[in-house]
Amino acid sequence: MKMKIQKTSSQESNSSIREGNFRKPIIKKIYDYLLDAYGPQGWWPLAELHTNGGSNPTKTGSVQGYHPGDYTYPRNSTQQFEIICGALLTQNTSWPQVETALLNLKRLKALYPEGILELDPEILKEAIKPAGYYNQKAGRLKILAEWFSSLQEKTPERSTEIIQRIPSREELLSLKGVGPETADSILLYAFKQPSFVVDAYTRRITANLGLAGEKAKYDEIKALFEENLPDDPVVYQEYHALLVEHAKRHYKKKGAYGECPLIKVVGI
DNA sequence: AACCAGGACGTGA
DNA sequence: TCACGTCATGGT
Repeated sequence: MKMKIQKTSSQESNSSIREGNFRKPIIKKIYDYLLDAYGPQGWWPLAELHTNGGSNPTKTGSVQGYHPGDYTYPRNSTQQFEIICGALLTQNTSWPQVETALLNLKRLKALYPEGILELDPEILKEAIKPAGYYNQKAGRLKILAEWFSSLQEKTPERSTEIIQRIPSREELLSLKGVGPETADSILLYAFKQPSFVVDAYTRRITANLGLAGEKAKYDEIKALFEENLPDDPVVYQEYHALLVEHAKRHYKKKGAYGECPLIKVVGI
């Protein structure tokens, strides 16, 4: 395995940052703007936090389970596992569809590692069907369930105890179906590790603002944020969620990115 | 009625 | 390394 000297993001793509901004990095300015504009987003949503007694089985897109300003989740291993499942299911899929899939699993009382493993493959596929790619995702959910079980075995008290053993990013990436974004989502939201999540929205925004090239690699964009933020998982969690919210509002239509209010914040 | 969603993987240049 | 096809449902 050869090691390449890789350019830091500041050498690479921060030419748009003027000297006048050095006291407060542009990355931090953007965060402050977004937080002020939208407020805490309450990620990662947990289906478990749905309070209406399950009387709503067919309605899609209810989109509950957010907990804005409360960073005490996940509180047990079951919630950790739900986040991990959601991270996989949401790949290239909108959250309301994932929510439906998770609620289906919950209705089957199978939203925990052993439950997923013991589910008949066809039943599992049917349950997660609304989230798309159900053939692939069913198999990959079982892989995650088995992996998480092995992680859980090493935890003394079991069950409701939160998992203490933090997996490495490489360990996560070695699981089939877990790529860079999913691995970082799991680290950040299921294990509260300061690993910044880069998604398609993040790419669009940084590219549009001239903070990163169109063809910037995942790890470059990740480093751009991590090098300019406090090493705080809460900030990482909030920032990623805010970028998603912002993109949903201003980066929906291609070519209309010029109206993004962040352009004034960045000052380009 | 195309196009996109909180991507990842396998393949062949 | 990198571009491209594949996987699939549901909302706009």
